[in-house]
Amino acid sequence: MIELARLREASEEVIATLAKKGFDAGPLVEQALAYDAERRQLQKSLDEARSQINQLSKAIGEAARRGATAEAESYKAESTTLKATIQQQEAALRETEAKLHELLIRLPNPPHPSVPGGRSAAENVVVSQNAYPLLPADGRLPHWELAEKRHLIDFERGAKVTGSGFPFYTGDGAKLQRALIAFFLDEAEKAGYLEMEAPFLVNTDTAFGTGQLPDKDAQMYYVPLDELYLIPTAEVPLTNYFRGEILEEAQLPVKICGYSPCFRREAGSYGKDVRGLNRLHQFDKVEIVQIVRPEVSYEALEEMRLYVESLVDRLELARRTVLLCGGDMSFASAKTYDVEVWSPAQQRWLEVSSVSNFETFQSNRMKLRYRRGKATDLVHTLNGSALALPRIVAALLETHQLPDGRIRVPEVLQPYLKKAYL
RNA sequence: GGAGAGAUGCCGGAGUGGUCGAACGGGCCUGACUUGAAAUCAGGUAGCUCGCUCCGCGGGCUCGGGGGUUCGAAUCCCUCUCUCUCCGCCA
Repeated sequence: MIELARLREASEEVIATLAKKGFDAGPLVEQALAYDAERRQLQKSLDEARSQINQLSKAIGEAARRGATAEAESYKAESTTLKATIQQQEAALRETEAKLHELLIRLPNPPHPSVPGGRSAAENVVVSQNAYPLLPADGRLPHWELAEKRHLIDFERGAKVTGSGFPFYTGDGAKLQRALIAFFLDEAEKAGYLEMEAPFLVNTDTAFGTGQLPDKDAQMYYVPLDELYLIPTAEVPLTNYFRGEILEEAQLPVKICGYSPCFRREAGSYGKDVRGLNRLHQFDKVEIVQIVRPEVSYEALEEMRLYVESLVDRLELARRTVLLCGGDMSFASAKTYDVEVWSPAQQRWLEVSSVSNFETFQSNRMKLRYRRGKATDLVHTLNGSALALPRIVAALLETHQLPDGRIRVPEVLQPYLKKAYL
């Protein structure tokens, strides 16, 4: 959610910047500023009326002590009249504030100046790529066939037990999941992130705080009886950890990480996109989150990007990183890198991580601030997948399969799996 | 799930209808004293918001959240959330 002050002081700039996301903010901004002006006027006259009533109340108390009953009664009458006005103004103010809020939450986060223009993924910019070759398909089995054949994943029974997109991982398949999670968490800890295990269900305030609500509610599983959402990513509970708090400057940067299953309804997905592990309703992921001072958030973004890249590289997978263009970015992000791995059998790139700086978009929703001298200021929040498992597994199986059908385990995972081949 | 108790500022803890944004203690900050420190003394120490003659001043709101009663609520009523104790259930 954009800061009101920024909107007031630089509305033209905000509109121009949002055009990069393909969003026409003009009418919305104009309307918001009008409500803001109205709100302030209402606030002012309401405050004045309240001030009067406060003074009257004091006078009543004082008169009553003196025994000046008639005087007190006349004040009371005055106060009662005033109160009716106040109630009217309060209602008007509430209404205006609600309308303003409605508009503000519909405004996407303006992208950072370094974000390229563009309408779709085709216009994303490749910023780095590692040296591993983009293997040809040749005789390689796609991961869904290989995984069934080697009894690593059981898609069919998952579909029976729950539904499509909820696979069982069996035997070494399950162990591979555990190995990857442990590897990712261990590395994150070495990189300075505090490990947390977060709740996997969250309330509506939390879902609003990181921007899942209101616009992405169809993406989340919901438990109506308890009004809780299954998390689509650990970003949600982790970033909300300090929601509503004022942090001391010395506490920053906050660096936390956590493993969680991720639940996504993925309504409307179909075809080759959802084949095998390409898109699931439940998957495992390790997430990293940083909460930092605004001045250093873009340094933090680069640090996180490099860290995520190093993880993929050590799994010996062909990898590239793209900087998302304005049109391909999410509503909440100011700048996003996607890290992708090469799927030889599918002959295409699979996104395994998204690393984003949200600047104050989330912190303003969450009212997460830090003390800067005498004042307080909103922090910047960032997060990144480090990493999401299914597509890593897909690339791993397809990349490291041997002609004899076995799958070579990348060196860094061998200590976890205690074997060199699956 | 049932019964009861509670939620106050950075922390502890008073306050049961008026001058309470909140006694008192602790912590922290500033100043004085001191060669320095300790001790002592004095002062200060929340957030949000509106306005102005805007390194300051004034107004409003906030005593877990929301609503109500009242001229006036931290104090009374309703409701929600959370914590604690006992019972039940369970990993």
